[in-house]
Amino acid sequence: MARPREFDEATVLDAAMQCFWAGGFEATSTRELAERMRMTPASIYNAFGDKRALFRRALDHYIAQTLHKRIARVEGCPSPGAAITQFFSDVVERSLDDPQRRGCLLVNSAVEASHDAEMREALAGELDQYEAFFRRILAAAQATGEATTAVSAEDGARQLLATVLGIRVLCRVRPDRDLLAGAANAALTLLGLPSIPVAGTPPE
Amino acid sequence: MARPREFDEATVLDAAMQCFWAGGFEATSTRELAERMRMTPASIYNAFGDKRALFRRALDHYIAQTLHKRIARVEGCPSPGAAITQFFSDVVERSLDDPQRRGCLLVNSAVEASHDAEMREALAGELDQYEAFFRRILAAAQATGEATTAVSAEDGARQLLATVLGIRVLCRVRPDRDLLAGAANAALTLLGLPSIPVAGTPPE
DNA sequence: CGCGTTTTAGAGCAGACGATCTAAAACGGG
DNA sequence: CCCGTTTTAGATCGTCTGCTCTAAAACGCG
Repeated sequence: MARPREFDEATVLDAAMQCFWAGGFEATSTRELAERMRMTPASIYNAFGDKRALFRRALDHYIAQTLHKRIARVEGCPSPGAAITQFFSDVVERSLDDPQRRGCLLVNSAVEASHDAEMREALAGELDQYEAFFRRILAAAQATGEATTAVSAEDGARQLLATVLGIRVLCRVRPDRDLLAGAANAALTLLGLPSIPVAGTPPE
Repeated sequence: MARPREFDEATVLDAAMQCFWAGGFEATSTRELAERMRMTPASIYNAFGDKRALFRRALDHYIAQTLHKRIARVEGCPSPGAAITQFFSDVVERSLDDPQRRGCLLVNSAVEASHDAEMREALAGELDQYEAFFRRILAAAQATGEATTAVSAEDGARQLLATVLGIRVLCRVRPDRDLLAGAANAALTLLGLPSIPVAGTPPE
């Protein structure tokens, strides 16, 4: 009944995500976004509202695309302990593979955009999901005897969460395998779980 | 031989640090800085060069003022193990005490300013010092039998570093004592070190 | 084929940005 | 007591910011 849109939403959201991921919210201009999304400013504002709303959509896109898929991927591991190890291996490889050292958009946003109450709640909710994932899978690993019960699944999960976030901070300034894998492996070893490879090329 | 400066450098650097700490580099304008530093733009540019150089000076000020002093403070603890625990207790209290949830300027800068090569090297050097501190004190705690030797002092230190950074990310969006102290305590417990208090008011 | 509706394109809005300019002001040395 | 030097103050530079405006374009419906 009206003129149809010329853009694919997932495609332009992906482009916007790339911009925000590489540059952060403040440092990314609407002109940069327009160019990378291959849309005019008017179309962007018509479709998404304003820059902040676009950012939220791009962040949601990132979370669904990157985080949720990574969690889903390791759920299929043979044992819960192996899943935790695989998760960290994934994070370390991802951190080292990116020549731009963009880290994790969720972490970057948590640091940059936490003054925005609405954004902060969305980020907190996502971190909650992360924590719940670790808690569930760590409890399972404790039940099978893979993981130590020296700490509760609750605190162990919080520790794993902090470690992932810390690795994602470190990789932005010191993308060094020994450093990132060492941090992950100390946590894994102390929990009684298998380590991720350190020397030579990544597994795969 | 010339007109003397009307400002005290430490004072205005402190004001600049507060601005950047609360808002980040990009989101802090030179007008904001001028107002908080009680200087005119011309004086700021005459004294510090440009906004970026001022930021570096403010970051150095933060590191000397906050980080180095915190490390120095715990060096006087009765045992190396107690020093590690005290350090984490300090970080958690600091994180929860700030109603603005500004986190750590070093972490914030690592995430926001890592695209600037010169800044990145400065940040990496500072993180190195952090890691070295943890390595040294953890090795000492292992030597006294306080800490486990299940992981090397190198990897254990990397793990502690990642945990601190992770806590500093978490406190920006979820300043919750159970979460932050839980993450710290799991790491401490698994290393064989004393925990930090969780329930009720802080020790002190 | 108009008609109503939505999306395009591209110019352009007011304001904020980082940075600088011109002078006046405030010193110490000769 | 003027001179050389540095720091002040305040206006202002050109540019970029997020965002919006006016039209033209592209559809489905009657």
